[in-house]
Order: sequence, then structure tokens, then C-alpha cells
Amino acid sequence: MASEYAAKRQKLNSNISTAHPTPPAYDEEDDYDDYALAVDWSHMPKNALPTHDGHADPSLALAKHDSVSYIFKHQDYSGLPLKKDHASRPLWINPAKNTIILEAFSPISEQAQDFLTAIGEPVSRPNHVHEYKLTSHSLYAAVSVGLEMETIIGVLDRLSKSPVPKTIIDFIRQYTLSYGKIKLVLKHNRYFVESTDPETLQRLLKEPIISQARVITNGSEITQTKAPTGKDLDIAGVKKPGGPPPSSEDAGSKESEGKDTSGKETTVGDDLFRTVVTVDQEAEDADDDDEDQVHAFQILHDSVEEVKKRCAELDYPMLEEYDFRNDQLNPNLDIDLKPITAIRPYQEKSLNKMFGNGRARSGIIVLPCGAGKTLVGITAACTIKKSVLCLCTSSVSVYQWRQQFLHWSNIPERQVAVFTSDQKERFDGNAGIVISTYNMVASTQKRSYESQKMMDFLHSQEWGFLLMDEVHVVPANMFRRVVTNIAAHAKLGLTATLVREDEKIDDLNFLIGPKLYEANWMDLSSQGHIATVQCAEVWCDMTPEFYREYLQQRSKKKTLLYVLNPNKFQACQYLINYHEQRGDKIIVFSDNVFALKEYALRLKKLYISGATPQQERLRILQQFQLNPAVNTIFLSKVGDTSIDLPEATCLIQVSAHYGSRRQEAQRLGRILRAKRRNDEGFNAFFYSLVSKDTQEMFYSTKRQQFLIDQGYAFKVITRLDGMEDDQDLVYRSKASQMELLQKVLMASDTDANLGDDLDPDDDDLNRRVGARLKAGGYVTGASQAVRRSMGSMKSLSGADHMAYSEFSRSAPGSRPGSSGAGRPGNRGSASANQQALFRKRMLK
DNA sequence: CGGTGCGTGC
DNA sequence: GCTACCACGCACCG
Repeated sequence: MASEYAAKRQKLNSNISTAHPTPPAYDEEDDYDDYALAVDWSHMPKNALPTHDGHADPSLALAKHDSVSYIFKHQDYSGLPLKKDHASRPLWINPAKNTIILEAFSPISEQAQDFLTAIGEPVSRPNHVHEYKLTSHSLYAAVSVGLEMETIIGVLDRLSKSPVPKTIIDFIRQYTLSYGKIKLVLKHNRYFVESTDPETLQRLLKEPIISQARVITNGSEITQTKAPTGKDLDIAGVKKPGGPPPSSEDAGSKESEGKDTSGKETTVGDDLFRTVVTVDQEAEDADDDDEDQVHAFQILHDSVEEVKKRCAELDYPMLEEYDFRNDQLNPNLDIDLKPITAIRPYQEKSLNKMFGNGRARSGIIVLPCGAGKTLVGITAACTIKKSVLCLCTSSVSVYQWRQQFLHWSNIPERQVAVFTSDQKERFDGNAGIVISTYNMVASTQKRSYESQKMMDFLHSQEWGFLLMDEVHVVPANMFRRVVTNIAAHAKLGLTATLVREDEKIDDLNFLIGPKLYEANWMDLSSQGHIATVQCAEVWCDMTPEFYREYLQQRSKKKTLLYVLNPNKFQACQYLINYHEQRGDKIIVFSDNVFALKEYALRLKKLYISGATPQQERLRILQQFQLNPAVNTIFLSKVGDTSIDLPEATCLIQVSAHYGSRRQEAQRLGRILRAKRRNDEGFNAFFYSLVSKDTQEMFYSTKRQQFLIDQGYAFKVITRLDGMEDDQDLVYRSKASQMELLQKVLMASDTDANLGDDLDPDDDDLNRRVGARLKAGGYVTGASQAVRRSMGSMKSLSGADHMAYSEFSRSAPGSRPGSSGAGRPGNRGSASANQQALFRKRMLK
């Protein structure tokens, strides 16, 4: 684990050096200082154009001296002809990496963003410059939500500062041409591969995997039917077009305009995008072929996943659309949103992507926690109006979902059934909702009688809608089975964090479908839908005694040592006191249960861990919610998923799970819902406490990456004002610290001793040596080098009451030492203030 | 209720 | 790219 990461980092470093055998000579005053270099190259494949980090803007690069061209080498595209009016166009295109850079400060950036999220994968979205990547998946998604190849190229050309490079055009052509040609259709509980073009089907049948999956029914290999049409759909809860865009001739005219790609258009106005960016009207195009005959062959139920995967590899990804309004076979479910229910604009937008052509497309919607994912799922269910199977990760969220269904919709209680280990219900009537867990439905173990009966029912049903909460878990080996085992017409996956630390996340493309929509956290935050979060990483020096042990101990004890570092302890207490005084509700996370208890008991706070019985959990949560004297609770990783936390406004992390980006994001999500009712508005605080010069530094860098890509900036706090003088803090005396140290050392031998007796001594020795090397070798790590230099900031900012500096690994101009220019902040406006506010607040 | 066994993520 | 590892949650059993 630890050593593995260390090894990876080592490898990374060696890559860096081999990629640049002769380092360029940088002038002392050059802006591309060590920090920038170290960070940049670490993400970058050989010979890549440095875009990830804010050198994205080629004009910036051009302003540099010759040395910079070394970086660009033969991929220096600064020679590309710029259009005359390039200044008003917001995009740069890098043909070498298929990436697109958006100037987020452009007046038309919002529309451009809509367009880019539709056709590309957002890589990084800090304040000024956003990076998107065109991939086969992203283009597939674009086509599946109704954008056409010519439109994509046309709009790209309009927005781009220079003509779209041919390689990009070819790339788009390659991946859009065959997309949408074949569909997977469920009929009478049987799966069919369907296409308007029989030749395509014949071609696919030449593939062994596909032909072996085929079911030959009464001789006829490919059947023909009339394709259905569907228009004028109302999405539940979405107001009837009060004059919104979609009129077909409007669309048509814009369309033709879009094809005029001379690159010499004068204005790039708002309405230009409406046709392509608002999804409502792409329906017109999608329906073009609908009068045609469709052809189909049946495939085996068990082979569906395999066939889908193969088709995706062949660049014929299968569309899964459900023409639910013309489905006479499956009984309707009488469900509707309650009249008072209002849908937010971005929720509507995501639903439009799903139902844009009058049918239900299968796919994934990505919204931050607290942004109302549940309501999106429920609204989709209310639109489809067929039986729903809803899957969650824990039984707690099963009950939450049921409660939400009852809250937002008019569904009678008797028609919402719950299927968990301790409750196995059936719904009334022939259509209804079942809510269960992945564990329950995917399990291959022996089942109780009731459970088996329930599973038989789930398998026998043809579900109109399969709703998957926390869909990022679905690629897991067992869980992914539900996708094929459950016969469902439309599948919708919801998640806040479409990341995994393994490589399986892409599988969702063929397991469920394309990513239909992904919200920009910063946008939702600036629009007030989710809280604005101030993120800070607090660096705590190790005490000499703890550090000495740290260097000698093995990884398990190491963890305890840096988590229970007395300085961190004090920092945590200090922050709790500070925020309690402000009236915040605080959650402290510690992955390590031993440390969790130590903290909670010593600081006299309530805590919940996995061992806490259900009753006790509820009691503690209620205390936290209602008792004004209980403003802080401590949670283990139970808090990550399986607990419905009341609103909190401040989150402190003392120990986390290695490099899990998802966990970090999920935890941050815990405070996004926070709506502080005071003059400051929507502010929330997220602190990561890190022991300096330990492995934690490395993990924390990795963990933050997701949030940084979302545009969050982490401030580094190296000193908390007044902490030294605070007499009330724990572990002020050496004696008490030593006592803690003893406890830790003892604990490692009792509580966390699994495996201690298994490791032979020589192995132990190796580890110790390795640990020493690592401890001394931190400077070699790309990110560590950064941090080193950051540490010295302390001395630079002595004038401040609280020493802090701000950094964001992917944003330009935010490095420490970049002459105080800092980053002007979120979405251009508020954030210079916010930063000042943050500082002021810390000073109190 | 506590133990067992499996699944998850890293 | 694989496996071992650990802490945890869930379902099931007695």
C-alpha cells in the first residue's frame, strides 16, 4: 500500500527525467519555476503539450522566451493561423492531444461550456481556463444526445481562434460516423440488436463474439418492423415550453448557418448556440430515419454485456433508448411529481439530455452531492411511468430513497417496496417501485427463502426504468452483473464523482451508457445551488518524538503516528473551537478507528464508527442536529456513505484513505448542502490536516486532484494563529505527548497488530531502510518538491496572523511567490473577496 | 445478538 | 497488471 504508492511515485519521477534528458536552461527570473515544472510534467505523457496546468494559453507561452519552445518542441502550434477576430473566440484546440482549451472569462463561455461538456470530457475546470478532451466516448455521448457531426465541427470552428485542424475534424468524423447506427432493444424480455441498416447488422454478425450470442428464432435471422416515432414529450415537473427554443425551422436555419464554416463570421452571439447547445430540438434530427424499416436480431440475455462491449470496441456502440410512451406491453405506473415540486435549471438540463428525443436514453448524470440527484432520478421515473427498480449502496439510502419518492411524488406508499436484508416487500398492483441495494441484487451467495423469491420476481419482471444511485460502484466485479441480470428498458446512473482509482470507470459506457450530463461544481456554487467551500490544507509539524518513531516504525504504526501527531491534535482542537464559536456545525473525519476514538474521547466529543450500533448512531446524530451544545461529531468512514448526515458547515479531516479522490469529493459533498443562514451566505469550510514530511503529504495531493479539477483551490495553512498561546489545548506538555506516544506504540501491538507476527524480521529491516530513504527522499517527488518550497512560505508571511498560501495545481498564477497576483477568484467576481474574507475570518 | 463470509476500495 | 492487505459494511445464519 504505502510502499506501492511510493514505488509509483518513484516511477513517475524517473519518467519525468527520461522524458527530458537535457533539461532546458531556465533563467532565474523565468516564471516557469520549479514548482510549475514539477507539477506540470508529472501529469504528462512524453512530448505532450503542457496544457493541464495553466500554460494552456498559448499566448502566454509565446510571451516567454525561446526556452519555452523547447517544451512545445515539434508540437508548437503557435504557428497556426489565428482568425482575424480570434480575440472574441474562446477556444484553443490542441490537435496533438485532442484537447480543447476554453477561456472561461469569455463572455460566451457559458454557452461554449455547454457545448464542450456535450462533446468532450472535462479534464480540469479551474477559474480561467478549462480543458476538455475529445475522446471516442465523449463523441459517442454527443451523438447520442443528438448532436450531429457537422454541427459539432461547425460550432467548434466558430468558437475556435484558429481553423479546426484537419486531424481534429478527422477524429470527430471517425467517431461520430458509425455512432448511433445500432440499438439495443428490449422486447418481451428479450434483447435485440436493431439497426435501420441491415448491412451493419450483417457486419456485426461476422464477429464471433456477436454471432455466438445470437439467438436464432424460427429461421429468420433478421426481423423487420416499423420504427416508432415520438415527439412532444412532457418531462414531469418541467414547465411547458414557455417559448423555449425548439422550433424546427429555427433549428434548421441555424443548422445551415453552422455549416458555413469559413471562419470569418463576424459575431459570435448568444443565439448562435441555442440550436446545438439546448438539447430540446435535436429531436427533429434524430427522428429523420424513423420512418425507415428497422432490422434486428436477438441476442442471449447472458451475452448482452459482452456484445455491448464488443460493439463499443468496433466503434458501433449501442444506443439504448426506451420508447416508453409507445410501450403497450408493460403496465403503466401512475406516478407524478407533486404539483409544488420545482426543478432547478441544471436538473432540467440533465433531464432534457435524457429525454431529448421523446424517448428515454440510458446513460449517466453527474451532479455534485447536495445538488438534488435524487430529484432528477425521481423526475425521470415520473416521466417514464413504468415500473422502477432503484439500487443504492446501503440499506440506509434505500430508506432515504423511499422517503424521497414519497416526498416528491404522489406515489402511494403501498407501491414503493423495499428489498433489503431485513425487509422484503412486494408492491401492490402490477406496476410499482422496488428499492434495493447492489449487494442484495448482485449477490451470488445462498439466499434466504424470501430473498430468493424476491430475486425470482426481480428477474421475471421487465423493468421500465433501472435507477442506479452511486453509479461509480457499478463497474465492480459483482455489482456490474445487475446491469445485465435485470432486464430494464432505460437505465440511469447517478453519481457525484465519476472516478475510481482503478481503470474500470470507462466500462460504464457500455454497461449503462454515455455520460449525458455533468454539472460544473463551481457554476452551481456561484449560482447558489450548493455551498461555496473554502478548502484548506493545514500542515502540522510532527513533534520530534513522533517523527523519530515514524521513521522507524512500519507502515501501520506510521499511520497512527502521523494521524495522532500531537500538533495535529492541537490543530484539530483549535479549529473545532474556532468554528464552534462561529456557530458552525462541524464533522471530523478519521478513517482510522483507533485514532477516531482517541480524538473524540480526548476532546470530549461524540463519535460514530462502524461498531456503533444503529440505535446509538441515531441518538448521536439527533444530538448533533438538535442539541445546541453538541456542535461537533467525529465519524469514521461510515460517514462517507452509509449515514444521512444532517447539515454541517465545517469539515475537518484528520485521517483519510490513502489516495482516494472519490472519498475526498464525497466528504466535501457533505457540506455542500449547507445553507448557512447568515449574511455571509453559503460558505462552508473544508480542512485537511496533514502531518508534515510524512506519507500523508503525498496522499493528500492525490486525493485533492478531483476537487482541483473541479476548480477548487486549496489554501495551505502552515500556522494557526494563537495556537501556541492557547493554554486550553490538549497535549501541551511533553509528558502528555509521551504518554500518547506510548499509547500509540502499545496500540499498534495490540489493536492493529494483525500481521505483525507474520512478517519475518528481514522483511522488517527492508521496510525500515525503505522508510528512511523515503523520508529523506521526499524532495525527489514532483509534488513533494512543491510542498517543500511551500513550507518555507511560513517565513515569508510572518506579518500575517495566520500564515497561509494558496495553491492550485492546475491553475495558472496561483503559485506561491507569483508576486501576490494570486488568483482573482471564482468565476471572475466574488472570489477575490472570498479569499480576503477567508483570511479575515481566520484572523477573526 | 454475534459470528461468518463475501464484497468494496486502495 | 497482479496480488496481498486492511477496515469496513452488508446479508445471512444459528
